[in-house]
Amino acid sequence: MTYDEGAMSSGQGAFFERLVREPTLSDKAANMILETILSRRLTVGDRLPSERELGEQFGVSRTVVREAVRALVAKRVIEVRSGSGLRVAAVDAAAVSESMSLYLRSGTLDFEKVHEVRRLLEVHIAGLAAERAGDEDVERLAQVHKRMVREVGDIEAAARDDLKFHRMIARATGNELYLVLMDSIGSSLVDIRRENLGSGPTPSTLEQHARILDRIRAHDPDGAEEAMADHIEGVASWWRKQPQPLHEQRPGGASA
Amino acid sequence: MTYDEGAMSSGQGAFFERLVREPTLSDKAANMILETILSRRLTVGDRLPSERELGEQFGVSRTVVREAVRALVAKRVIEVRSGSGLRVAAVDAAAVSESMSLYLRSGTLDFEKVHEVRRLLEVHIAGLAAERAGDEDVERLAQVHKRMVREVGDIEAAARDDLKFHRMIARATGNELYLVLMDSIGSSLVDIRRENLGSGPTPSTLEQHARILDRIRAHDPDGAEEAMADHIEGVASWWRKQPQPLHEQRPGGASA
DNA sequence: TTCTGCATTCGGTCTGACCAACTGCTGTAT
DNA sequence: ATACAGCAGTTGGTCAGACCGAATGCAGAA
Repeated sequence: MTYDEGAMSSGQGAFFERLVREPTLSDKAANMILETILSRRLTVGDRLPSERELGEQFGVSRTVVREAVRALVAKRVIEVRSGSGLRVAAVDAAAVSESMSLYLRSGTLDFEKVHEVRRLLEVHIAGLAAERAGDEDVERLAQVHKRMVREVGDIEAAARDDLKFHRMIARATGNELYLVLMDSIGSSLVDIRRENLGSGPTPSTLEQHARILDRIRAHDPDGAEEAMADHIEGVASWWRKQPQPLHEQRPGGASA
Repeated sequence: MTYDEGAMSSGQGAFFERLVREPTLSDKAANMILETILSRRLTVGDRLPSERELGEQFGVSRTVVREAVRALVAKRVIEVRSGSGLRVAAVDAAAVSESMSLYLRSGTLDFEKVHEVRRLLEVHIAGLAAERAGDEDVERLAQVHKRMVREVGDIEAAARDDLKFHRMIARATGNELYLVLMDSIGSSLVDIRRENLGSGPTPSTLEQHARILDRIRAHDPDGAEEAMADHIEGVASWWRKQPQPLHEQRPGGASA
Protein backbone atom coordinates (compact mmCIF):
# COMPACT_ATOMS: atom_id res chain seq x y z
CA MET A 1 0.00 0.00 0.00
CA THR A 2 1.45 3.28 -1.04
CA TYR A 3 -0.97 5.70 0.53
CA ASP A 4 -0.44 6.72 4.07
CA GLU A 5 -0.70 9.64 6.42
CA GLY A 6 -1.40 12.90 4.64
CA ALA A 7 -3.13 13.33 1.34
CA MET A 8 -6.60 13.43 2.70
CA SER A 9 -7.51 16.89 1.48
CA SER A 10 -9.32 17.77 4.63
CA GLY A 11 -11.48 20.03 2.61
CA GLN A 12 -10.94 23.13 4.65
CA GLY A 13 -10.22 25.83 2.09
CA ALA A 14 -7.27 26.26 -0.24
CA PHE A 15 -7.99 23.47 -2.58
CA PHE A 16 -5.72 24.16 -5.44
CA GLU A 17 -2.43 24.13 -3.70
CA ARG A 18 0.35 22.05 -5.07
CA LEU A 19 1.63 19.10 -3.20
CA VAL A 20 4.99 20.60 -2.40
CA ARG A 21 5.85 23.59 -4.49
CA GLU A 22 4.43 27.00 -3.85
CA PRO A 23 1.20 27.62 -5.67
CA THR A 24 1.27 29.38 -9.00
CA LEU A 25 -0.66 32.54 -9.65
CA SER A 26 -3.41 30.66 -11.37
CA ASP A 27 -3.73 28.35 -8.40
CA LYS A 28 -4.23 31.34 -6.20
CA ALA A 29 -6.64 32.84 -8.69
CA ALA A 30 -8.64 29.63 -8.67
CA ASN A 31 -8.85 29.77 -4.92
CA MET A 32 -9.88 33.37 -5.03
CA ILE A 33 -12.64 32.64 -7.48
CA LEU A 34 -13.76 29.83 -5.26
CA GLU A 35 -13.77 32.16 -2.31
CA THR A 36 -15.71 34.68 -4.29
CA ILE A 37 -18.35 32.08 -4.89
CA LEU A 38 -18.49 30.96 -1.30
CA SER A 39 -18.31 34.35 0.35
CA ARG A 40 -20.95 35.85 -1.86
CA ARG A 41 -23.10 32.84 -1.34
CA LEU A 42 -23.44 32.34 -5.04
CA THR A 43 -25.44 29.34 -6.04
CA VAL A 44 -25.86 27.27 -9.12
CA GLY A 45 -26.51 29.35 -12.19
CA ASP A 46 -25.34 32.63 -10.73
CA ARG A 47 -23.08 34.63 -12.89
CA LEU A 48 -19.49 35.55 -12.13
CA PRO A 49 -17.57 38.61 -13.24
CA SER A 50 -16.00 38.33 -16.66
CA GLU A 51 -12.48 37.03 -17.08
CA ARG A 52 -11.14 40.48 -17.80
CA GLU A 53 -12.86 41.83 -14.75
CA LEU A 54 -11.59 39.07 -12.48
CA GLY A 55 -8.11 39.65 -13.73
CA GLU A 56 -8.40 43.28 -12.83
CA GLN A 57 -9.74 42.46 -9.37
CA PHE A 58 -7.01 40.00 -8.61
CA GLY A 59 -4.33 42.05 -10.26
CA VAL A 60 -3.33 39.35 -12.71
CA SER A 61 -3.46 38.93 -16.42
CA ARG A 62 -6.32 37.35 -18.26
CA THR A 63 -4.07 34.43 -19.05
CA VAL A 64 -3.86 33.54 -15.39
CA VAL A 65 -7.56 33.92 -14.87
CA ARG A 66 -8.29 31.73 -17.84
CA GLU A 67 -6.11 28.96 -16.53
CA ALA A 68 -7.75 29.20 -13.17
CA VAL A 69 -11.08 29.00 -14.89
CA ARG A 70 -10.07 25.90 -16.79
CA ALA A 71 -9.13 24.22 -13.55
CA LEU A 72 -12.40 25.16 -11.91
CA VAL A 73 -14.30 23.97 -14.95
CA ALA A 74 -12.47 20.67 -14.82
CA LYS A 75 -13.61 20.31 -11.26
CA ARG A 76 -17.11 21.22 -12.32
CA VAL A 77 -17.22 24.16 -9.96
CA ILE A 78 -18.01 26.61 -12.68
CA GLU A 79 -19.35 26.40 -16.15
CA VAL A 80 -18.60 28.60 -19.07
CA ARG A 81 -20.68 29.69 -22.00
CA SER A 82 -18.89 31.43 -24.80
CA GLY A 83 -20.37 34.82 -25.43
CA SER A 84 -22.19 34.74 -22.13
CA GLY A 85 -20.02 34.46 -19.08
CA LEU A 86 -18.96 32.23 -16.28
CA ARG A 87 -21.57 30.68 -14.09
CA VAL A 88 -21.52 28.64 -10.94
CA ALA A 89 -22.16 25.03 -11.81
CA ALA A 90 -23.61 22.21 -9.85
CA VAL A 91 -20.86 20.00 -8.54
CA ASP A 92 -22.93 17.06 -9.43
CA ALA A 93 -22.51 13.39 -9.06
CA ALA A 94 -20.91 13.16 -12.45
CA ALA A 95 -17.84 15.00 -11.25
CA VAL A 96 -17.37 12.56 -8.42
CA SER A 97 -18.00 9.59 -10.62
CA GLU A 98 -15.55 10.82 -13.17
CA SER A 99 -12.68 11.22 -10.77
CA MET A 100 -13.49 7.92 -9.13
CA SER A 101 -13.61 6.37 -12.53
CA LEU A 102 -10.24 7.84 -13.42
CA TYR A 103 -8.92 6.53 -10.15
CA LEU A 104 -10.25 3.04 -10.54
CA ARG A 105 -8.95 2.87 -14.07
CA SER A 106 -5.48 3.85 -13.03
CA GLY A 107 -5.16 0.24 -12.07
CA THR A 108 -4.24 0.47 -8.43
CA LEU A 109 -7.13 -1.68 -7.43
CA ASP A 110 -7.93 -5.15 -8.49
CA PHE A 111 -11.33 -6.53 -9.22
CA GLU A 112 -11.81 -8.23 -5.89
CA LYS A 113 -11.41 -5.05 -3.91
CA VAL A 114 -13.83 -3.12 -6.02
CA HIS A 115 -16.19 -6.00 -5.93
CA GLU A 116 -16.09 -6.19 -2.17
CA VAL A 117 -17.16 -2.61 -1.83
CA ARG A 118 -19.72 -2.86 -4.55
CA ARG A 119 -21.26 -5.84 -2.89
CA LEU A 120 -21.54 -4.04 0.41
CA LEU A 121 -23.16 -1.04 -1.18
CA GLU A 122 -25.55 -2.76 -3.51
CA VAL A 123 -26.79 -5.25 -0.99
CA HIS A 124 -27.42 -2.55 1.55
CA ILE A 125 -29.06 -0.39 -1.05
CA ALA A 126 -31.36 -3.18 -2.09
CA GLY A 127 -32.48 -3.56 1.48
CA LEU A 128 -33.14 0.13 1.88
CA ALA A 129 -34.98 0.22 -1.40
CA ALA A 130 -37.26 -2.55 -0.23
CA GLU A 131 -38.00 -0.52 2.85
CA ARG A 132 -38.51 2.82 1.25
CA ALA A 133 -39.49 2.40 -2.36
CA GLY A 134 -42.70 4.14 -3.27
CA ASP A 135 -45.17 2.82 -5.79
CA GLU A 136 -43.68 4.94 -8.55
CA ASP A 137 -40.23 3.57 -7.83
CA VAL A 138 -41.47 0.03 -8.07
CA GLU A 139 -43.36 0.91 -11.19
CA ARG A 140 -40.33 2.38 -12.94
CA LEU A 141 -38.21 -0.52 -11.87
CA ALA A 142 -40.69 -2.98 -13.24
CA GLN A 143 -40.79 -1.14 -16.53
CA VAL A 144 -37.06 -1.22 -16.98
CA HIS A 145 -37.01 -4.87 -16.14
CA LYS A 146 -39.79 -5.67 -18.53
CA ARG A 147 -38.01 -3.83 -21.27
CA MET A 148 -34.83 -5.70 -20.55
CA VAL A 149 -36.59 -8.99 -20.94
CA ARG A 150 -37.51 -8.00 -24.44
CA GLU A 151 -34.00 -6.97 -25.24
CA VAL A 152 -32.48 -10.37 -25.61
CA GLY A 153 -30.06 -9.87 -28.47
CA ASP A 154 -29.43 -6.18 -28.18
CA ILE A 155 -26.33 -6.10 -26.02
CA GLU A 156 -26.01 -2.35 -25.91
CA ALA A 157 -29.57 -1.76 -24.85
CA ALA A 158 -29.44 -4.57 -22.35
CA ALA A 159 -26.25 -3.27 -20.77
CA ARG A 160 -27.76 0.16 -20.54
CA ASP A 161 -30.91 -1.06 -18.90
CA ASP A 162 -29.01 -3.34 -16.62
CA LEU A 163 -27.12 -0.37 -15.29
CA LYS A 164 -30.34 1.58 -15.12
CA PHE A 165 -32.02 -1.12 -13.14
CA HIS A 166 -29.35 -0.93 -10.51
CA ARG A 167 -29.35 2.84 -10.49
CA MET A 168 -33.07 2.94 -9.97
CA ILE A 169 -32.81 0.75 -6.97
CA ALA A 170 -30.25 3.13 -5.54
CA ARG A 171 -32.54 5.99 -6.34
CA ALA A 172 -35.39 4.34 -4.53
CA THR A 173 -33.47 4.64 -1.29
CA GLY A 174 -34.20 8.35 -1.38
CA ASN A 175 -30.57 9.10 -0.58
CA GLU A 176 -28.76 10.49 -3.61
CA LEU A 177 -25.44 9.73 -2.06
CA TYR A 178 -25.98 6.04 -2.69
CA LEU A 179 -26.54 6.82 -6.31
CA VAL A 180 -23.35 8.81 -6.51
CA LEU A 181 -21.37 6.01 -4.96
CA MET A 182 -22.93 3.45 -7.21
CA ASP A 183 -22.15 5.49 -10.27
CA SER A 184 -18.62 5.92 -9.08
CA ILE A 185 -17.93 2.33 -8.25
CA GLY A 186 -20.16 0.95 -10.91
CA SER A 187 -18.62 2.88 -13.76
CA SER A 188 -15.53 0.76 -13.74
CA LEU A 189 -17.69 -2.29 -13.94
CA VAL A 190 -19.62 -1.20 -16.98
CA ASP A 191 -17.38 -3.06 -19.32
CA ILE A 192 -17.72 -6.14 -17.23
CA ARG A 193 -21.42 -5.76 -17.24
CA ARG A 194 -21.42 -5.52 -20.99
CA GLU A 195 -19.32 -8.62 -21.35
CA ASN A 196 -21.33 -10.46 -18.82
CA LEU A 197 -24.48 -9.89 -20.76
CA GLY A 198 -22.72 -11.38 -23.72
CA SER A 199 -25.26 -11.91 -26.41
CA GLY A 200 -28.06 -10.40 -24.46
CA PRO A 201 -29.27 -10.72 -20.92
CA THR A 202 -28.78 -14.22 -19.74
CA PRO A 203 -31.73 -15.97 -18.20
CA SER A 204 -29.99 -16.08 -14.85
CA THR A 205 -29.48 -12.33 -14.81
CA LEU A 206 -33.09 -11.75 -15.64
CA GLU A 207 -34.26 -14.23 -13.07
CA GLN A 208 -32.13 -12.58 -10.44
CA HIS A 209 -33.41 -9.18 -11.38
CA ALA A 210 -36.93 -10.47 -11.23
CA ARG A 211 -36.37 -11.80 -7.77
CA ILE A 212 -34.87 -8.54 -6.59
CA LEU A 213 -37.74 -6.61 -8.05
CA ASP A 214 -40.17 -8.98 -6.41
CA ARG A 215 -38.66 -8.58 -2.97
CA ILE A 216 -38.54 -4.82 -3.29
CA ARG A 217 -42.13 -4.75 -4.36
CA ALA A 218 -43.01 -6.89 -1.38
CA HIS A 219 -41.10 -4.49 0.86
CA ASP A 220 -39.02 -7.33 2.15
CA PRO A 221 -35.58 -5.90 3.00
CA ASP A 222 -33.97 -9.15 4.00
CA GLY A 223 -35.24 -10.87 0.92
CA ALA A 224 -34.08 -8.04 -1.29
CA GLU A 225 -30.65 -8.06 0.25
CA GLU A 226 -30.34 -11.76 -0.23
CA ALA A 227 -31.50 -11.58 -3.80
CA MET A 228 -29.07 -8.80 -4.57
CA ALA A 229 -26.24 -10.61 -2.88
CA ASP A 230 -26.87 -13.64 -5.02
CA HIS A 231 -26.99 -11.52 -8.10
CA ILE A 232 -23.77 -9.67 -7.42
CA GLU A 233 -22.05 -12.82 -6.40
CA GLY A 234 -23.20 -14.45 -9.60
CA VAL A 235 -21.68 -11.73 -11.72
CA ALA A 236 -18.48 -11.88 -9.73
CA SER A 237 -18.05 -15.59 -9.96
CA TRP A 238 -18.70 -15.39 -13.67
CA TRP A 239 -15.99 -12.77 -13.89
CA ARG A 240 -13.50 -14.87 -12.02
CA LYS A 241 -13.95 -17.63 -14.55
CA GLN A 242 -13.10 -15.31 -17.42
CA PRO A 243 -9.68 -15.44 -19.07
CA GLN A 244 -8.53 -12.25 -17.36
CA PRO A 245 -8.93 -9.58 -20.01
CA LEU A 246 -8.25 -7.11 -17.23
CA HIS A 247 -10.47 -4.66 -19.08
CA GLU A 248 -8.08 -3.42 -21.71
CA GLN A 249 -8.45 0.31 -21.87
CA ARG A 250 -8.63 1.78 -25.31
CA PRO A 251 -8.86 5.50 -25.84
CA GLY A 252 -12.33 6.26 -26.98
CA GLY A 253 -12.72 8.11 -30.23
CA ALA A 254 -12.52 11.71 -29.17
CA SER A 255 -13.99 14.53 -31.13
CA ALA A 256 -11.63 16.48 -33.40
CA MET B 1 -34.28 14.80 -6.74
CA THR B 2 -32.80 16.50 -9.72
CA TYR B 3 -30.54 13.82 -11.06
CA ASP B 4 -31.94 11.25 -13.36
CA GLU B 5 -31.11 9.27 -16.45
CA GLY B 6 -27.84 10.30 -18.00
CA ALA B 7 -24.96 11.94 -16.26
CA MET B 8 -23.17 8.81 -15.31
CA SER B 9 -20.00 9.42 -17.26
CA SER B 10 -19.64 5.87 -18.35
CA GLY B 11 -15.95 6.44 -18.43
CA GLN B 12 -15.35 5.25 -21.93
CA GLY B 13 -13.08 7.84 -23.52
CA ALA B 14 -13.63 11.50 -24.40
CA PHE B 15 -13.81 12.87 -20.95
CA PHE B 16 -13.49 16.56 -21.46
CA GLU B 17 -16.41 17.17 -23.68
CA ARG B 18 -18.83 19.89 -22.78
CA LEU B 19 -22.34 19.07 -21.82
CA VAL B 20 -23.94 20.54 -24.89
CA ARG B 21 -21.74 22.86 -26.87
CA GLU B 22 -19.03 21.63 -29.12
CA PRO B 23 -15.74 21.17 -27.38
CA THR B 24 -13.19 23.93 -27.47
CA LEU B 25 -9.72 23.42 -28.79
CA SER B 26 -8.33 23.01 -25.33
CA ASP B 27 -10.92 20.36 -24.56
CA LYS B 28 -9.77 18.47 -27.59
CA ALA B 29 -6.17 19.02 -26.64
CA ALA B 30 -6.87 17.64 -23.19
CA ASN B 31 -8.39 14.54 -24.72
CA MET B 32 -5.46 14.18 -27.05
CA ILE B 33 -3.02 14.38 -24.22
CA LEU B 34 -5.03 11.81 -22.36
CA GLU B 35 -4.97 9.59 -25.39
CA THR B 36 -1.27 10.07 -25.69
CA ILE B 37 -0.90 8.80 -22.19
CA LEU B 38 -3.15 5.83 -22.68
CA SER B 39 -1.97 4.80 -26.11
CA ARG B 40 1.67 5.00 -25.19
CA ARG B 41 0.95 3.13 -22.01
CA LEU B 42 2.60 5.83 -19.99
CA THR B 43 2.51 5.27 -16.29
CA VAL B 44 2.99 7.36 -13.24
CA GLY B 45 6.11 9.44 -13.36
CA ASP B 46 6.65 9.16 -17.09
CA ARG B 47 7.43 12.34 -18.86
CA LEU B 48 5.33 13.99 -21.52
CA PRO B 49 6.49 16.21 -24.36
CA SER B 50 6.89 19.84 -23.48
CA GLU B 51 4.02 22.27 -23.88
CA ARG B 52 5.58 23.85 -26.91
CA GLU B 53 6.10 20.47 -28.45
CA LEU B 54 2.58 19.32 -27.76
CA GLY B 55 1.27 22.49 -29.31
CA GLU B 56 3.24 21.78 -32.41
CA GLN B 57 2.03 18.20 -32.57
CA PHE B 58 -1.58 19.15 -32.20
CA GLY B 59 -1.27 22.20 -34.35
CA VAL B 60 -2.45 24.60 -31.69
CA SER B 61 -0.93 27.44 -29.77
CA ARG B 62 0.79 27.02 -26.47
CA THR B 63 -2.07 28.84 -24.85
CA VAL B 64 -4.43 26.04 -25.77
CA VAL B 65 -2.05 23.39 -24.58
CA ARG B 66 -1.56 25.18 -21.30
CA GLU B 67 -5.26 25.37 -20.63
CA ALA B 68 -5.62 21.72 -21.45
CA VAL B 69 -2.80 21.02 -19.06
CA ARG B 70 -4.47 23.00 -16.30
CA ALA B 71 -7.59 20.92 -16.72
CA LEU B 72 -5.66 17.68 -16.62
CA VAL B 73 -3.77 18.85 -13.58
CA ALA B 74 -7.03 19.74 -11.87
CA LYS B 75 -8.15 16.20 -12.49
CA ARG B 76 -4.81 14.96 -11.17
CA VAL B 77 -4.08 13.15 -14.38
CA ILE B 78 -0.81 14.91 -14.89
CA GLU B 79 1.53 16.82 -12.72
CA VAL B 80 3.75 19.68 -13.63
CA ARG B 81 7.12 20.72 -12.36
CA SER B 82 8.33 24.12 -13.37
CA GLY B 83 11.63 23.88 -15.11
CA SER B 84 11.21 20.17 -15.63
CA GLY B 85 8.24 19.09 -17.63
CA LEU B 86 4.87 17.43 -17.46
CA ARG B 87 4.60 14.03 -15.92
CA VAL B 88 1.90 11.49 -15.58
CA ALA B 89 0.50 11.65 -12.07
CA ALA B 90 -1.19 9.09 -9.94
CA VAL B 91 -4.90 9.68 -9.89
CA ASP B 92 -4.87 9.09 -6.23
CA ALA B 93 -7.48 8.98 -3.59
CA ALA B 94 -7.09 12.66 -2.89
CA ALA B 95 -8.59 13.55 -6.24
CA VAL B 96 -11.66 11.51 -5.52
CA SER B 97 -11.96 12.84 -2.03
CA GLU B 98 -11.66 16.36 -3.24
CA SER B 99 -14.40 16.18 -5.78
CA MET B 100 -16.61 14.32 -3.35
CA SER B 101 -15.87 16.93 -0.79
CA LEU B 102 -16.76 19.68 -3.22
CA TYR B 103 -19.95 17.86 -3.98
CA LEU B 104 -20.95 17.34 -0.39
CA ARG B 105 -20.22 20.95 0.37
CA SER B 106 -22.39 22.17 -2.43
CA GLY B 107 -25.21 21.59 0.00
CA THR B 108 -27.41 19.21 -1.90
CA LEU B 109 -27.27 16.70 0.85
CA ASP B 110 -28.28 17.07 4.43
CA PHE B 111 -26.50 15.67 7.40
CA GLU B 112 -28.76 12.67 7.83
CA LYS B 113 -28.10 11.34 4.38
CA VAL B 114 -24.37 11.64 4.70
CA HIS B 115 -24.57 10.14 8.12
CA GLU B 116 -26.52 7.16 6.90
CA VAL B 117 -23.86 6.28 4.39
CA ARG B 118 -21.07 6.98 6.76
CA ARG B 119 -22.59 4.71 9.31
CA LEU B 120 -22.88 1.90 6.83
CA LEU B 121 -19.30 2.25 5.74
CA GLU B 122 -17.65 2.73 9.06
CA VAL B 123 -19.48 -0.07 10.77
CA HIS B 124 -18.70 -2.46 8.00
CA ILE B 125 -15.11 -1.32 7.94
CA ALA B 126 -14.76 -1.85 11.66
CA GLY B 127 -15.94 -5.40 11.24
CA LEU B 128 -13.52 -6.08 8.43
CA ALA B 129 -10.71 -4.51 10.39
CA ALA B 130 -11.39 -6.82 13.28
CA GLU B 131 -11.18 -9.73 10.91
CA ARG B 132 -8.11 -8.70 9.01
CA ALA B 133 -6.00 -6.37 11.08
CA GLY B 134 -2.44 -7.52 11.49
CA ASP B 135 -0.41 -6.95 14.60
CA GLU B 136 1.17 -3.83 13.16
CA ASP B 137 -2.24 -2.38 12.39
CA VAL B 138 -3.39 -2.92 15.92
CA GLU B 139 -0.16 -1.51 17.18
CA ARG B 140 -0.46 1.69 15.17
CA LEU B 141 -4.06 2.06 16.14
CA ALA B 142 -3.21 1.69 19.80
CA GLN B 143 -0.53 4.30 19.50
CA VAL B 144 -2.81 6.85 17.97
CA HIS B 145 -5.37 6.17 20.59
CA LYS B 146 -2.89 6.46 23.40
CA ARG B 147 -1.69 9.73 22.02
CA MET B 148 -5.22 11.02 21.79
CA VAL B 149 -5.80 10.28 25.41
CA ARG B 150 -2.95 12.56 26.27
CA GLU B 151 -4.30 15.27 24.04
CA VAL B 152 -7.11 16.45 26.23
CA GLY B 153 -7.02 20.17 25.70
CA ASP B 154 -5.44 20.36 22.29
CA ILE B 155 -8.44 20.44 20.02
CA GLU B 156 -6.52 20.55 16.80
CA ALA B 157 -4.33 17.62 17.61
CA ALA B 158 -7.24 15.64 18.95
CA ALA B 159 -9.32 16.25 15.86
CA ARG B 160 -6.43 15.20 13.70
CA ASP B 161 -5.85 12.03 15.60
CA ASP B 162 -9.52 11.27 15.76
CA LEU B 163 -9.63 11.32 11.98
CA LYS B 164 -6.47 9.32 11.86
CA PHE B 165 -7.90 6.71 14.16
CA HIS B 166 -10.78 6.16 11.82
CA ARG B 167 -8.54 6.16 8.77
CA MET B 168 -6.31 3.57 10.27
CA ILE B 169 -9.18 1.28 10.86
CA ALA B 170 -10.14 1.63 7.23
CA ARG B 171 -6.59 0.95 6.29
CA ALA B 172 -6.54 -2.20 8.32
CA THR B 173 -9.14 -3.69 6.03
CA GLY B 174 -6.45 -4.02 3.42
CA ASN B 175 -8.76 -2.53 0.81
CA GLU B 176 -7.70 1.00 -0.12
CA LEU B 177 -11.08 1.69 -1.61
CA TYR B 178 -12.57 1.85 1.85
CA LEU B 179 -10.02 4.46 2.75
CA VAL B 180 -10.88 6.49 -0.30
CA LEU B 181 -14.54 6.39 0.49
CA MET B 182 -13.97 7.28 4.10
CA ASP B 183 -11.83 10.21 3.14
CA SER B 184 -14.47 11.33 0.73
CA ILE B 185 -17.41 11.04 3.01
CA GLY B 186 -15.52 11.84 6.12
CA SER B 187 -14.03 15.07 4.87
CA SER B 188 -17.31 16.88 5.10
CA LEU B 189 -17.60 15.76 8.65
CA VAL B 190 -14.27 17.08 9.74
CA ASP B 191 -15.74 20.29 11.01
CA ILE B 192 -18.28 18.37 12.95
CA ARG B 193 -15.61 16.20 14.37
CA ARG B 194 -13.70 19.24 15.49
CA GLU B 195 -16.73 20.75 17.14
CA ASN B 196 -17.68 17.50 18.70
CA LEU B 197 -14.36 17.24 20.38
CA GLY B 198 -15.01 20.65 21.80
CA SER B 199 -12.38 21.34 24.38
CA GLY B 200 -10.57 18.12 23.75
CA PRO B 201 -11.65 14.55 23.36
CA THR B 202 -14.59 13.84 25.56
CA PRO B 203 -14.40 10.85 27.83
CA SER B 204 -17.19 9.17 25.93
CA THR B 205 -15.36 9.48 22.62
CA LEU B 206 -12.26 8.04 24.15
CA GLU B 207 -14.15 5.25 25.79
CA GLN B 208 -15.82 4.39 22.55
CA HIS B 209 -12.53 4.43 20.73
CA ALA B 210 -11.05 2.22 23.38
CA ARG B 211 -13.84 -0.26 22.98
CA ILE B 212 -13.46 -0.30 19.22
CA LEU B 213 -9.75 -0.81 19.53
CA ASP B 214 -10.33 -3.57 22.03
CA ARG B 215 -12.71 -5.46 19.79
CA ILE B 216 -10.43 -5.09 16.78
CA ARG B 217 -7.51 -6.35 18.80
CA ALA B 218 -9.62 -9.30 19.91
CA HIS B 219 -10.51 -9.98 16.28
CA ASP B 220 -14.17 -9.80 17.16
CA PRO B 221 -15.97 -8.46 14.07
CA ASP B 222 -19.42 -8.33 15.60
CA GLY B 223 -18.14 -6.60 18.68
CA ALA B 224 -16.20 -4.12 16.61
CA GLU B 225 -19.20 -3.35 14.45
CA GLU B 226 -21.34 -2.80 17.47
CA ALA B 227 -18.79 -0.58 19.13
CA MET B 228 -18.37 1.46 15.99
CA ALA B 229 -22.11 1.75 15.53
CA ASP B 230 -22.46 3.11 19.04
CA HIS B 231 -19.66 5.54 18.44
CA ILE B 232 -21.01 6.88 15.18
CA GLU B 233 -24.49 7.05 16.57
CA GLY B 234 -23.20 8.94 19.54
CA VAL B 235 -21.60 11.57 17.38
CA ALA B 236 -24.73 11.85 15.29
CA SER B 237 -27.09 12.25 18.19
CA TRP B 238 -24.78 14.87 19.62
CA TRP B 239 -24.92 16.67 16.30
CA ARG B 240 -28.68 16.59 16.18
CA LYS B 241 -28.82 18.33 19.51
CA GLN B 242 -26.67 21.19 18.28
CA PRO B 243 -28.23 24.53 17.38
CA GLN B 244 -27.99 23.80 13.68
CA PRO B 245 -24.96 25.74 12.55
CA LEU B 246 -25.36 23.81 9.32
CA HIS B 247 -21.60 23.87 9.09
CA GLU B 248 -21.11 27.44 7.99
CA GLN B 249 -18.58 27.33 5.22
CA ARG B 250 -15.97 29.96 5.47
CA PRO B 251 -13.29 30.27 2.84
CA GLY B 252 -10.13 28.95 4.35
CA GLY B 253 -7.15 31.24 4.38
CA ALA B 254 -5.64 30.53 1.01
CA SER B 255 -2.05 31.05 0.32
CA ALA B 256 -0.96 34.36 -1.22
C1' DT C 1 37.10 11.88 -11.44
C1' DT C 2 34.71 15.52 -9.39
C1' DC C 3 32.95 20.01 -9.15
C1' DT C 4 31.76 24.44 -10.99
C1' DG C 5 29.21 27.11 -14.20
C1' DC C 6 26.94 28.52 -18.20
C1' DA C 7 23.71 27.57 -22.16
C1' DT C 8 19.50 25.38 -22.91
C1' DT C 9 14.99 23.81 -21.92
C1' DC C 10 10.76 24.21 -19.63
C1' DG C 11 6.95 26.04 -17.25
C1' DG C 12 4.77 30.75 -15.49
C1' DT C 13 3.08 35.20 -16.66
C1' DC C 14 2.15 39.32 -19.43
C1' DT C 15 0.56 42.18 -23.34
C1' DG C 16 -2.19 43.04 -27.00
C1' DA C 17 -4.86 41.65 -30.77
C1' DC C 18 -8.58 39.30 -33.49
C1' DC C 19 -12.57 36.15 -34.04
C1' DA C 20 -17.08 34.21 -33.03
C1' DA C 21 -20.94 33.73 -30.11
C1' DC C 22 -24.20 35.93 -27.33
C1' DT C 23 -26.83 39.93 -25.19
C1' DG C 24 -29.27 43.84 -25.24
C1' DC C 25 -30.68 48.03 -27.05
C1' DT C 26 -32.66 50.60 -30.79
C1' DG C 27 -35.19 51.98 -34.50
C1' DT C 28 -38.31 50.49 -37.93
C1' DA C 29 -42.35 48.23 -39.74
C1' DT C 30 -46.80 46.50 -38.56
C1' DA D 1 -48.28 49.86 -28.73
C1' DT D 2 -46.12 45.77 -30.25
C1' DA D 3 -43.00 42.82 -32.67
C1' DC D 4 -39.06 42.08 -35.06
C1' DA D 5 -34.66 43.02 -37.59
C1' DG D 6 -30.17 44.58 -36.95
C1' DC D 7 -26.30 46.74 -35.04
C1' DA D 8 -23.00 47.43 -31.22
C1' DG D 9 -20.90 46.08 -27.03
C1' DT D 10 -19.62 42.22 -24.06
C1' DT D 11 -17.61 37.82 -23.34
C1' DG D 12 -15.09 33.72 -24.04
C1' DG D 13 -11.64 31.29 -27.49
C1' DT D 14 -7.28 31.43 -29.77
C1' DC D 15 -3.01 33.20 -31.38
C1' DA D 16 1.65 35.39 -31.47
C1' DG D 17 5.64 36.80 -29.34
C1' DA D 18 8.25 38.06 -25.35
C1' DC D 19 10.53 37.79 -20.75
C1' DC D 20 11.40 35.59 -16.23
C1' DG D 21 12.99 32.14 -12.98
C1' DA D 22 13.68 27.34 -12.08
C1' DA D 23 15.63 22.87 -13.49
C1' DT D 24 18.73 20.23 -16.47
C1' DG D 25 22.67 18.81 -18.65
C1' DC D 26 26.97 19.16 -20.66
C1' DA D 27 31.58 21.09 -20.83
C1' DG D 28 35.59 22.78 -19.03
C1' DA D 29 38.31 23.53 -14.86
C1' DA D 30 40.37 21.72 -10.61
